[in-house]
Amino acid sequence: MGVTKTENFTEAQNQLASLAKALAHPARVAILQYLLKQQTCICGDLVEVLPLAQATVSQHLKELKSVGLIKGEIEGTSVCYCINEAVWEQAKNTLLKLFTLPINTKKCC
Amino acid sequence: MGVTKTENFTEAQNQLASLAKALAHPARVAILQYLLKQQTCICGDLVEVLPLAQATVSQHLKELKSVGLIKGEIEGTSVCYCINEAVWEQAKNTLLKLFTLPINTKKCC
DNA sequence: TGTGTTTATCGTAATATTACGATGTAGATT
DNA sequence: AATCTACATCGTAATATTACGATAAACACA
Repeated sequence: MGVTKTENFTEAQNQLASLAKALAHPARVAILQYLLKQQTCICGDLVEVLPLAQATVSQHLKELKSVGLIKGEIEGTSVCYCINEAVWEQAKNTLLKLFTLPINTKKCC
Repeated sequence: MGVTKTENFTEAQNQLASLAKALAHPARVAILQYLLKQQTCICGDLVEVLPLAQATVSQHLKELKSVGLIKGEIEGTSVCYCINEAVWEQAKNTLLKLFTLPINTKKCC
């Protein structure tokens, strides 16, 4: 079916999954890394940096924007994209919460 | 096209993306949380815990296994799945590395 | 006003993912 | 051996993702 049964999982599980989904493409990882590194951040740069067409980059930006990890402000003709620091911190904590859960020692393996 | 141009991104970017992809479904998040919490870990439990058919659960387990986050050992008739702690730690560090990158203060937004 | 520049959106093709019933397989049990 | 149990795999349908050319929209500038 290709449709995730979100309604049968917890809010937290769905949230973590959609955050992970946003990171689940190398282009989006690259975009985030670039935005973290750069001081100015204009979309045009990204099209030059990434091995993808302009339309595709725009699509990836849209996805990152929809989960809130980045925000874009119109700056004359171009758009200034940057990390949304609040959401970024929140995302970090969400992931950390999963990875710092205690691992019970298993009886079997 | 639906096919990711992995060859144009760095090894690290692709690795992070495929790790994230493994986490990008609430069922897989739920599986990991369950495995972290449980001391014994038999697949049959998961089918009862998750709101999904056995075939679907098996499919999700396969994906988690393929990125190495979990490992399964045959234990008589059933299979003992558990977190692969080494890979788990590595995954944690991979993600942390992204999220602890310094955020440059932006000139624009 | 007309023309370029920059980014978003549309349309669409190729491929991937999600889900499940049916079936296969392997060890356990009678 | 026949059967049960537990899990994997196959086949398939529905839907989502990825990518890009074409086009639209918004602003800048001559």
